[in-house]
Amino acid sequence: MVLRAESDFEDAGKRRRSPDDDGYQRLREAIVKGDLAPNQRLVEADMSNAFRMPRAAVRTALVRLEHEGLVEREPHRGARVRLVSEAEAVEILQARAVLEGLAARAAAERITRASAAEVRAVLTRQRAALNGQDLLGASDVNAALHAKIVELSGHSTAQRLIRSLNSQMVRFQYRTILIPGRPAQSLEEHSAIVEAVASGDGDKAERAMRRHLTNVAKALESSHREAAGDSAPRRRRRTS
Amino acid sequence: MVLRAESDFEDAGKRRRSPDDDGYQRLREAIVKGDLAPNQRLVEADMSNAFRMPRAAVRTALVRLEHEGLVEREPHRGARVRLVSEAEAVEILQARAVLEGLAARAAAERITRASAAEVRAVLTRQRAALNGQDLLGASDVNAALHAKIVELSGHSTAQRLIRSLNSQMVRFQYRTILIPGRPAQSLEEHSAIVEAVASGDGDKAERAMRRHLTNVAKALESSHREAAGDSAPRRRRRTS
DNA sequence: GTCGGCTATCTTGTCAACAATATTTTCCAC
DNA sequence: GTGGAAAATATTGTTGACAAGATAGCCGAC
Repeated sequence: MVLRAESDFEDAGKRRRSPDDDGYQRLREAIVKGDLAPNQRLVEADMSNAFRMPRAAVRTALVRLEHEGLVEREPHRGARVRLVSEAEAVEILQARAVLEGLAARAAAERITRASAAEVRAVLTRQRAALNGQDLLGASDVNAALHAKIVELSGHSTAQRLIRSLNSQMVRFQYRTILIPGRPAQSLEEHSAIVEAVASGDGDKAERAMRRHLTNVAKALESSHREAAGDSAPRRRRRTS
Repeated sequence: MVLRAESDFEDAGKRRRSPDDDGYQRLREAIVKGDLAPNQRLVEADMSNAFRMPRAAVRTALVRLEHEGLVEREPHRGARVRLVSEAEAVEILQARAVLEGLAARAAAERITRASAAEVRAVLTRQRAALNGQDLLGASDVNAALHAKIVELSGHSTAQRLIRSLNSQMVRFQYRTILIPGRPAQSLEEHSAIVEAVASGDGDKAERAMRRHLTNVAKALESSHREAAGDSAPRRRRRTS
């Protein structure tokens, strides 16, 4: 388990954090990371001394996480880790498709020589990882590529929404990358996206990004039909 | 001030509410309605006895509102009503454009005879309002139409995101509808959307919706250039 | 007259105890 | 043995007081 402590996607753009807010980050990470199983009850008192933070902090953290869709809270019955169904995962991917499409367009329209080189560099890293059969690394680079494009878009609203959607997808991070042939196709699609963005073609960039994420959604759907009983290990990587 | 207590957009899909959550709704409404001016400080103690709710409830409400982008909270300095710039409003409209485009497509793809009649009915109401020079009423119907389509899409993820985006747009509700010629054009565009949705043409529906909201964004941008000092009365209606 | 530090005040963040509510268990009637 | 009511338990929601941090005003030095 030599994974990066913080993916560059997580904390980017979230400086200036308040004290209890730090607790929120840790709790969130625990859920995203998978330390807290889906449907597990989150008793405030337990969290409080498990994470060594005041109960009030746990409370506010849970409120935020609820709003973010990571936990479910019922009036007098407490909070539990929310399990997102694969139907919902498909919805999330569809939403990501249009939002990242928007971001890709914006990124293309404000591309510079320097930033074009940056995205291309990320793509090169992905190609290298894939050649080296490093699937986990490739998955990381995937995330980095998407994050880079969103960042270059300068579209803070889209960025905020996409980040929120991403955190709900953790359970499905591995599904798609493990499908035979999928990594290669993903590289293909990414390549098209990067070229469109780097060349400043907004229309093409948006189409390429939408096509890519739509394909991911389809791959997820079909993979679900086969591996109904999911017994995949839960670790912390991003889906592409 | 004979406005509906709750627009059908606000609370739809949010049943089963906890006690303090009710307080959240009231506080939120106060901000959206404009009772709390932008940049106004929201001292927890004051809110507490102004709204007759425990301070803890105010606290959680503020946390949620922050996450929703309606208030800003700095570590030890309290919360204040967030002022969204018109640049940000344009971003929000762009995000809405793609998300509602997705919703429109989904709605078209699962349209039925009954639901087609429903959307058409809303459009008829808008036409009537416009003929009667009822701009405020037309604005309401506008919101109802968008809400209806999102509802018919059955896309809960898109619905959630769109609702969140909408709440941040309150300050700009009136800007566009007051531009000469804009209501008529809006009706035109809505008509195209409704026809595409009702006829089950997903592609066309998405394009029409995106075109419409993109135009709203453009209208907002140009209106800003003219009326730089905004002195419009702040009431609670929705932009189209 | 202005700059720097210091105190005074305001507000949020923390805490511990208590009240309210949902869930589980137990016990009795049938 | 099963059904149902009632107590026991567990957990959230509330309250008030206190601590910590931030801002603003004041005072003195230069």
